[in-house]
Parts: sequence; C-alpha cells; structure tokens
Amino acid sequence: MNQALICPRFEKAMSLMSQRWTGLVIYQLLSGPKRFCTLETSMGISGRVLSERLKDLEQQGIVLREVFPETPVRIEYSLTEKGAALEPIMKEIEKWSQGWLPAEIE
Amino acid sequence: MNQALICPRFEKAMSLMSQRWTGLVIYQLLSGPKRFCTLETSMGISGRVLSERLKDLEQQGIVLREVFPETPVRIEYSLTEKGAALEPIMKEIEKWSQGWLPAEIE
DNA sequence: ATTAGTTAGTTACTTTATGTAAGTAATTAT
DNA sequence: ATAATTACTTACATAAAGTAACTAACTAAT
Repeated sequence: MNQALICPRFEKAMSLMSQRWTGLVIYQLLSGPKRFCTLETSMGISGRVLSERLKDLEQQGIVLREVFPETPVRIEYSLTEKGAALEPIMKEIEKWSQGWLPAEIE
Repeated sequence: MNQALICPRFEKAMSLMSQRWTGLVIYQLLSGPKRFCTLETSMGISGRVLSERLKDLEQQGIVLREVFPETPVRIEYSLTEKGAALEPIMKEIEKWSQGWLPAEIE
C-alpha cells in the first residue's frame, strides 16, 4: 500500500539533518575544532541541548571529543572523517540560500 | 564577542532543513506532485503536522498547492522552482548516507 | 584559608513542538 | 438515509527544547 518506500539510510541521514541545531553544530566545526562555550555563545544554543547533541554526534562517530588537561581544562570538539564528509551538504545549503533567499536589508 | 557570525541566509536555510519532516516532504515531492493522503501514509507523518508543514512551505514559495475539483476533490502539492532547487541538497544527503551509513542487514 | 573566576557540564522546571485520535465539510455512491 | 472518500481541523497527551540556577574541578587573588 506504500507506493514510495524511502531508503532507510537516506531516512536516517535526513532525520540527523532534521534535528534542531545538529546542522549548525556541524557547520561550525567545519572551520576547525571548537570548544563547548564557543559553540554555545556563537550559535545561541542552550547548554542543555548542546551537550545532548554533542554526545549524540560523538556516539554516531561524526564528532570527536578531546580533553586537554590545561588550566582551566580545555575540551575540543572536532569532526571525524565521517563528519567532515557532510561538507558538500552544507555547501549546497549555502548555495541554495544565496540563490533563493532574500539578502538582508542594510 | 561573537567570533564566528553565521550568514543569516544560511541560518534561515538551515533552520528550514532542520525542521522535522520538512526535508522528507521536499524529497517526496521531487519525484512529482503528491496529494495529502499519499504523503501522510508514505512517510508516517501525522496529518496535523503535515498540514502545518505544507502551509508553511507554500507560504515560503517552496511548494505549490493546486485544487482539482473532481470527485472526491483532489489537491496536489508540488515543488516550485525554488523548491526544486533544493534537489542538490537532497542528492548530497543521499550520497553521504550511502557512503557512511551501514546498509541494512538482509 | 577563604573567596572569586573559569570551563564544562547537569538538574529542575517551563514553554513549545509533535503525536494521537476523533471530528468536520464537501461530495458521490448505495 | 447511510456509508465512503479526501483534506483537513480540534482537543488533548507526550516529547523536545529553552531557562536559569547549580555542581565539580581547578587556579589565582586577598
């Protein structure tokens, strides 16, 4: 009865991208490793959700968490190879947004 | 204080893609116009949210709603040019999912 | 020794988003 | 008159996200 079955891998990828904040976190990490507080303030996400997302992305092998025992402790989040492979998606979103969304009024 | 300002157009596009179901709705419409009940059953979205999403996408000029006064009434949703321009994003998501997500076990 | 400051979170609570299931309106078939 | 179909909407329940205060580990200053 289900005429258009969706590929489960595609569906999974889409549900990843469809989670609020996930795309932006990945986008931010494309320009290099970032720490928790940097992500928090630069994208306006709440610490509660950021913490949740980073754990999730780490578990999925998309993000790597590294602890540097400096003072105060520095923890850096970066993209794994799997995570960096998401870049073409981001580039296409960027292209579309530039081609089809209105620029801001100055 | 905000070292990595995000382009507002990109942010808007990302927030569109980050809404639950929006990406899948667009993906389904890439293969041609679809009616409400088809979308509803093929992707397992609730009517309440599907209705909300379609209205939203219509307002943003991504989806076109057409009424065919047959019996019973047929209403078709399709992508506008702006909506169809999202295809490259979907293709990249598809590529990534095939390259990095495990295939199902048969 | 006590107080304050920093980072990376967590916790309890509130608000918003989504799911569920029943209902409505228009139309035709029986 | 009753049932069936499509395209929704409505009321209510559950899940996800936002807010703000708190904790833990450490150092620096008073």
